[in-house]
Parts: sequence; C-alpha cells; structure tokens
Amino acid sequence: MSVVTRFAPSPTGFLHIGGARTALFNYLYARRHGGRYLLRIEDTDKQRSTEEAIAAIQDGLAWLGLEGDAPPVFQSQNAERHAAVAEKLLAEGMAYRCYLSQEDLDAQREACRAEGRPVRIRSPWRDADPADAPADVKPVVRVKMPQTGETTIEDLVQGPVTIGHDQMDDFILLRGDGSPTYMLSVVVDDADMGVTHVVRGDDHLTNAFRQHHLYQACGWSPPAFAHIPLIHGPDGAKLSKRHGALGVDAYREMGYLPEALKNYLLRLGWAHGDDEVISEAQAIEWFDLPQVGRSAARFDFAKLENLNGHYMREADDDRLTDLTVERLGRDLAVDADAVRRLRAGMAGLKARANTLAYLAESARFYVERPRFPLENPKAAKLLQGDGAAIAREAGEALADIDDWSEEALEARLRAMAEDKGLGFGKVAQPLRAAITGSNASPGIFEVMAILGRDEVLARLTETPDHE
RNA sequence: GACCCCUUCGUCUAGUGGCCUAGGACAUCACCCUUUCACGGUGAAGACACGGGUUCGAGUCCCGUAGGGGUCGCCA
Repeated sequence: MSVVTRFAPSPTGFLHIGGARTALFNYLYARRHGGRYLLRIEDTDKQRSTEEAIAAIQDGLAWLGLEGDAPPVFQSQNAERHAAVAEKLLAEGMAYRCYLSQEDLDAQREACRAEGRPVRIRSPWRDADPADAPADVKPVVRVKMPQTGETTIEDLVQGPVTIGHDQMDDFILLRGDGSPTYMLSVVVDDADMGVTHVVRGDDHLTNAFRQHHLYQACGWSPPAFAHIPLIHGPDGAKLSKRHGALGVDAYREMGYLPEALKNYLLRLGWAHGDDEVISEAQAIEWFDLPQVGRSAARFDFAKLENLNGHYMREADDDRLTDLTVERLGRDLAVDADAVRRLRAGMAGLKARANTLAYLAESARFYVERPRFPLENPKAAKLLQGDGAAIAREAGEALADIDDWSEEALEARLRAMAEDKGLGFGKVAQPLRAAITGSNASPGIFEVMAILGRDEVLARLTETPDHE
C-alpha cells in the first residue's frame, strides 16, 4: 500500500510555525516512502474561516516548497458527503438523534466536575424511543461509542496509548442545523482521500480515539497515527503570540531563508546522529516517524539564526543580490550600477550576515552614501579626534593612484600608515566609517575597489569632523 | 478536577543494559587568525528531575514522587 499523508490546516489565521513543521513532516514522510502528500483546507467553520487566511497559508507553504502534490481539497465542499455518512450510520443504528438542550449539557458537565468524574456527556436518547422526541427541538446526531473496555492506538511517535471507553462520550457528528462537525469531516475526507498516515500535532491525540472508532463504525480501516509534540516558547509554555507564534511570513520578513527554516524545524524534535546541517535530499532519505521525539521542544531564535547564516553563505550570489535589491528597493532607488556593485560585493557581504535583513542593511552603503553625522555610535566614534582628518588625508593620498586595484590601494594605505607611525587599524577604521558609515564591513580594499575611484574619493574628502 | 503524554548541559539533541570518564550543535567565556565585523581554529564551563527497585552492571528496564505539557465545545 502506497503512503498518503496530508496537511490539514484550518484557515483561521496565518500558517504558524508549528503548522509548518507538521506540513514538513508529512511531506518528508510521504517522499521518504515514495507516496503522496496532500493538502486539505479545513474550512467547515464558516464563521472563522477567511479567504485571507487561506491565501496566507498557501503563500507560506509555497515559500517553504511544501505545496501539496494535488490541488487542495476544501472540506466545506464535501459537507453533503459527510452528512450522508452520518445518515448511513443513523440508519444502521451506529448513531442516534439527541435532543438534549444546552442547559442539560451544562448541567451534566457541571455535575461531572463537581463529582471529580471525567467530563462526559451521557445522553438518554442513545437508547430512548425516537417516538418520544420533542417536536420543537432540532436534534444533533451523536455516534454510539463503546461504553466498556478500552482502545489502544499504536501511535507511530507516541507508541501504544490506551484510553478506557469510560473516558469517551458520544460525540456529535451532525449539528442541530445538519452541518457536519470536524470530527466527522476529517474521518470521511481522510478516508476518501486515501490517507494512510495521519501526522499532526499531539493536541489531537485524544481525538484519534474518537476518529479510530468512527472509522470502524463506517466499516473502514483506520490510518496509522503519528502525533508529534507541539513547539513551545522560550519559557516552556505553549507557543503564543507573546513568543514566536508568528506566521511563517514573519520569519520570511525577518530575513530567514526557507531552507534554513526547514532545516531548523526538522531538527526540532528529530535528529540523525550528530548531523546538524541536513539537505532536503538527506532529510528525505533519513526521516522517519519513530525517531521523532516525544517531548515538546522550545523554539530558539539564536540557533535558527546561526543555521540561517550557514545557508546564506552557501546561497547563490545572484539570488542573494535579488533578495537584497528587493529589500533595499523599499526605500531606496537601486539603479543598474548599484545592482552591479551589490552583486560584486555579495561574497564579502554574505559572509558576514546571518539574516537577509542584516545583509540588506549592511549592503546599504553600496547604494547610497552614508549620512553624516553617523547614527552608528561606534562608527561615529571612529571619526572623532583626528579620525575624519585621516580619512580626508587618505582621500588625497589616493587621488593620484594609477591602478585602482585592491593590491595597489592596500600598498598605498599601508605606506601612509607607516609614514604617520600608526598601526594600520588606525587608518583603516576611520576609512571604513567614512566610506561605509559603519564600523563593520567587508574588507576595506574590496569595498573601495567595488565603489570605484570617484565615489571613494568623494566620500573620503567630504568626511566631516565628528564631535 | 479527570484522562493522556513528557522529563540528558541555558536551548536543540546523541544515547535502544556494558563502547558513557555521558558525545555533538547553538548560546556563553578565553585564546588564535585579523584593517573591522563575521567565518574558521583551539580550549573552558555546562546535563542523565528525585526516590525506590530489577540486574554482575541502568542515562538506558519497572514502580512511585515532583515538575511540565495536552485534552475534556453543536471550534478545528
């Protein structure tokens, strides 16, 4: 039997980081086994589902390269099919109409809590004569769950998990208005889509028991389940808006590369020996569910950033240049010459950047001149005292140089430092501040060579004193 | 509260009874490299939650305790 997995988000917000990891694991598992990875939008809650959320989720998945192998299934479009299954269960006596009122339900739940019993609804309509049904109440349809014994699920990640049937109640299949609930819809859709492995967050673990029974009631064989631990914030609590519970679009905006985010997410809760940097091809070859850890992992931006730096250094210069131009272009005019400088300096730039955001800012001086007085305090300090004067002096010393190459520039500047009895750093640093507006940049000769004689001389000779 | 799950350095983890004097990575600190910042290199500090068993031998198996998480909707 060929493996079929699916990622089934409900479109009530952005694609969050936990969802992205769930999608990744589903994708990897399917690829690993030569199966199919599908996407289903669980939009049965019409109140909370939005078009924007659907678009955000699809954008996020596209960015990560985790789009499904087929066009997404929209769950709401299968409502009739879901209801038909419920009707069939009703006809077969596997389900029943329940006329309990909201007040009855509340009272039962309250009584359960008060007595320290598990909160379970026991409907008298399970065994009552339908003829006694009140005419003015729209009934819900509940499935008949077994009331004695227990069920064990062999979860691929969690291992065997057993729950007594006294812990489960007859959950709702069809609402009072006849619409199917999530519990019914997932089972029917998964069965119809031929899903063989349900890989999802472990907040669904208890649902698995309900769904497992529903499969059996329908006469279908249940899929294998794999409930992966949730991602927690730095404080160990469930990821919320306060932590990194951001949409993947936010990570994209912060300047992370999709391959870095995927590698990071993969290593969160899963490992292959001591390997840290894992290509997608290796991930597909190595990934397996039983090796996924059972405990929640905390999200660590520092490690993500380090990994991102690694991928940045490996990334193609043209790609990085495009990404940089896109960011800088938001508030700067980047002409063709500037793009050429950016491309020429990219190797030196990317070696020092851990995020695209930092890369773009550190590349700014290739597009526009620094604005004086410098805002960067460390850079400003380099131009205090005789710093600015040294920069201007260097401008003069370089004016008549014939060969504007890194080698010639270096020779001339080193000679100048020696003449003045200064360490080279004393000359190079003010120059760096004057030319780039920063105290940190790629090699200063490389920068000067790329910027060109006229531009460098202009920046140097126009450097104002700093207090 | 009930039920289920989890627990190795600050963080992510390796570890499937002897190869563990518990390994790697990020972060931290020191040194080296060096025109800056990064990269890189070397080194330091840093963990088996606790208590009982089982066993010749336990981070690895069992039980308990503590702590953490998840679920208990006509949401998904």
